[in-house]
Amino acid sequence: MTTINDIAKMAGVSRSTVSRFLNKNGYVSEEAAKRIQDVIHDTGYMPSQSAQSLRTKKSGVIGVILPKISTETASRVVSGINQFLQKNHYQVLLADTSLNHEKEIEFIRLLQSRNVDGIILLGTHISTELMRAIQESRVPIVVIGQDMPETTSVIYPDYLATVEMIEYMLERKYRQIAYIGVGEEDPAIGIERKRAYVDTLKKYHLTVREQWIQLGDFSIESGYQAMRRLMETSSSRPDAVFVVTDRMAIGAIQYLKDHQYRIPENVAIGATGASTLSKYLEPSLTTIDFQNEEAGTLAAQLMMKALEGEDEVEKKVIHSYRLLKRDSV
Amino acid sequence: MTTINDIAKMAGVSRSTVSRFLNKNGYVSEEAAKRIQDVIHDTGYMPSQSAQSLRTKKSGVIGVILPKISTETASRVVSGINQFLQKNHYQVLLADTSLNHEKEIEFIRLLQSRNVDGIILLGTHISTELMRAIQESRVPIVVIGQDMPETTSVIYPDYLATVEMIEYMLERKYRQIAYIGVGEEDPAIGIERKRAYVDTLKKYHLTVREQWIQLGDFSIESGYQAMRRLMETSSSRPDAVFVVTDRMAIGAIQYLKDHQYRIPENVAIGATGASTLSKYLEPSLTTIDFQNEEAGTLAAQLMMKALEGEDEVEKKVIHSYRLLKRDSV
DNA sequence: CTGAAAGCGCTTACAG
DNA sequence: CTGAAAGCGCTTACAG
Repeated sequence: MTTINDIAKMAGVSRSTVSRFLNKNGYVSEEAAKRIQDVIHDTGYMPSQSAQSLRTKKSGVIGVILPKISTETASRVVSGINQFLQKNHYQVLLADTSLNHEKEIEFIRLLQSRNVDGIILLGTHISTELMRAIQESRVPIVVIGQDMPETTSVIYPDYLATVEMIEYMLERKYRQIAYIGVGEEDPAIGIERKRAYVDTLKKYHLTVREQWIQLGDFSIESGYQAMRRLMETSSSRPDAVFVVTDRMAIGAIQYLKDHQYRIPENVAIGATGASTLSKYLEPSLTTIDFQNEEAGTLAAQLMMKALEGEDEVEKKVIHSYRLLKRDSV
Repeated sequence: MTTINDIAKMAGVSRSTVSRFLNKNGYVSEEAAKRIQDVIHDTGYMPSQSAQSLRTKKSGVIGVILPKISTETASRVVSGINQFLQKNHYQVLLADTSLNHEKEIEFIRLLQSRNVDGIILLGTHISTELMRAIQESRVPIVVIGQDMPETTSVIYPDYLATVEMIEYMLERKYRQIAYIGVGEEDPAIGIERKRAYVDTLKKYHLTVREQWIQLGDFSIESGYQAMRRLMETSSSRPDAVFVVTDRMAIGAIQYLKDHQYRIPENVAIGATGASTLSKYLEPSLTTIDFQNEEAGTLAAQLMMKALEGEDEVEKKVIHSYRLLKRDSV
């Protein structure tokens, strides 16, 4: 393998000079530069990142911790992160927890031993251990999707968007609005969205019924079951349901179709996620678009700022959203 | 940051001993081991990968080059790769070309300078420059999805699966079978699948009509347009269409729905990809499942073998597939 | 069973 | 404008 020493020898200079040339710092005479340039071109030399990294403590790599890469949301976010990072000559090192919370902490440590320059975490929960691991990190950490205290985070407007969805349903004359959510382990989705649902009903003086709040576990099947409970065990049936993810909404819709309910005539469905799927379902799904790819880009941008040592990196950035009004509400 | 020197000092041994302990090679007395163990535990010490990598020329990182991470196929493959790799304590470094062919070659070089131990490439085309870059690589490369000469590859059974799909259509009594494909830049999809389509028609003595072969560019819209050409400009209309990707099939279906054709009564649709979407479309899509996640796992497995220096790493592995018979055919 | 020494490929003051 | 030297944190023969 060609090293800086080979280049130096072939160009007839010292390796300090080659290094200066490479990093464009310090002086290098034009003739020397020319010779070095040529040799590098001929050999296809590329400096060893490990050596550079050992020396400079910078690797040009950002670790990304996520619950599951084969998920539309996650892969979109990573795409956004990656686009921005690549422009800045950084690369992404993947760390997939397979939805295992404890692995997040493990990875925060592991990634540091791999000398990443920073870590972007797609948040799924909040715990004191996780917060501690983040505080103890010697590289900057940006969290996406959870409002982690004391941490630079890109937050989705869960509350606002949900309010708008519920108000849109009210505007469309639905009054019996039910809710399919998830547990509180995921505060952004489990707590914020539910709070928005409850608050909005109250604001318009509608009763909040416990049986109209059903929880699932993000799976399609759990959406199906939640809808079943809503339709079979409630004393009175809802005429609209807000579902906190597109996937669970698919399950819910499946239940309705299996039982000959028409959407939105009998039951309207509003969802969250703006998956590709949502557009091609029948009826097409009214859903909240959190623009995950842009959120990823934004997080990468904050990361770059942090790495450039900017002090005024905002701690909290609320990302935008759009309500995609389609045919299911 | 704690280094091996700190650990050595705190445990009262030399750093050689700590290193031996860490790598479980060479002798370390029980007492020494115990003291080292404790110190490591207390400090949370993790060896610097850059230093290890510089010294041993191994990084524990595999580069994955792909056309677009936010694609269902790619993210599934990466998920499979990652699962297997993580078990073996390797991690994935992402390289997304944004569909830019030239970047594949660039990344093969860049990843090597980052000292990856191997590269897995989700293939999208074949060119002599690319093949040269692969030959010149000093780390093992495994290609997924294209039959790259001289290269360890995991290949999808494009030909076989397409034959089965066409035969299934024939079995279902369709005789006017058209084809929506892509250009030949992607040999696996553009050449193999088309060849299978043509061969099968011939085998059953059916005429192959040029107007019934329409090409798109992987986009939903191009599927729409291809179907339009099939239905509007052909002298006689097909009663079934095989589409080489689910995405283009969605476009094709959209066209049919927009023009009040019924699926499969007027036109049957067979696709490829087994996207999540395909199951929830109406009608649900009959499609070929290439089991991308497993293909990824398989590629990772071959990579591990290559890294362990096994000589008998198979050069070509044809992966399996399933035909998902649903309602669109 | 253990430690001193060399070296992996770089960068960075420093002296000239 | 340029080069010699030190050092980043490891591992690996080698000598004891």
